[in-house]
Amino acid sequence: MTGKPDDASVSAWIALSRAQRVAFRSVEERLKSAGLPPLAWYDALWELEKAGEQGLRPFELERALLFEQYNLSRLADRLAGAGLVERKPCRDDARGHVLTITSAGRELRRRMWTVYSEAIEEAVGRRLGTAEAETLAALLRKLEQP
Amino acid sequence: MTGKPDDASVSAWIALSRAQRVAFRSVEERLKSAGLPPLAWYDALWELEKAGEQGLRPFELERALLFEQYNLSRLADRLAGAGLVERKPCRDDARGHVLTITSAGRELRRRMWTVYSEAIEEAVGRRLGTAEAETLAALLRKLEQP
DNA sequence: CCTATTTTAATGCAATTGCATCTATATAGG
DNA sequence: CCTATATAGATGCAATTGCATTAAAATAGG
Repeated sequence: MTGKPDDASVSAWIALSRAQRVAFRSVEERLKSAGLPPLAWYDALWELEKAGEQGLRPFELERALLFEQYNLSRLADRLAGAGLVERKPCRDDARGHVLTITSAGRELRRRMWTVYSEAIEEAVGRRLGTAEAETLAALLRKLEQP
Repeated sequence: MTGKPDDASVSAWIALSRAQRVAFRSVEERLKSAGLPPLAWYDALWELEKAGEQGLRPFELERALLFEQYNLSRLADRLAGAGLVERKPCRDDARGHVLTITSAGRELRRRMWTVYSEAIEEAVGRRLGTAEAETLAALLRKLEQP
């Protein structure tokens, strides 16, 4: 049995919910009003760009992004459909395949970053000093741990 | 022009995204596996319970919960359909109505809280000390500000 | 080797969300 | 009072998400 949370935990929970909603909404709005696809596309493209030529297996990307399996499967469909990602057969494992970013994908990611980075500055940078942002990041990472 | 975010802001942004996903997923899972409705229902019921007999206008609830207008409209449909909430005509303003919680709604909220509160303890309380949780809440609240 | 289990990925279908729009009432400005 | 604009709320339709299941290949255990 886990027990009841104290008030500070509940406050943090509520603040997490609200802050995330406000911040994400503002970032998504900026992307959309720049005619760009949603955040999830960026995240996937960026992981694939970092992975380089050898790409990533869908299940790896799924874990990196904390996506549900079926959501990743469909996101990959859309990205491939838009020519941003390639699905190559995987010789080690005939069940799966490997995803790699195309040059169109890299190009779009780069364009998205110009908007996305400004949106992060607006949503976070403008509101917190460097030390505060670092503290926040460290505390949030504790919530991800086992 | 807003400028580029520093590394600390980007780290905080990423950590916010991941922490929120992990924490919410775990809480939603607990509710579901206890056969209870999703978080959003709880939040709405709780706001209405706090509002008491006079209830809240949909637009007030929408702002309190940071919901989109159409999402709130449909959530209210579902809550009313489940008998948890009542829609009464509003005499001050014939366009709208007032939402109040029913006793079934209060009862469900109470049952949800037993699960929800344990889930918060598991997602937050167990991972942060009181002082840390307070710091986190304070920093997150800064992200909500104008 | 053979079967049982696990892992990888896709998909049909229902529920929810997002978008755009619509109706009705309220308020402001002349 | 009358028109123009703003606000409250609902809704049709498309896109996305969630759920459950499926198929196929890989791995484990006898």
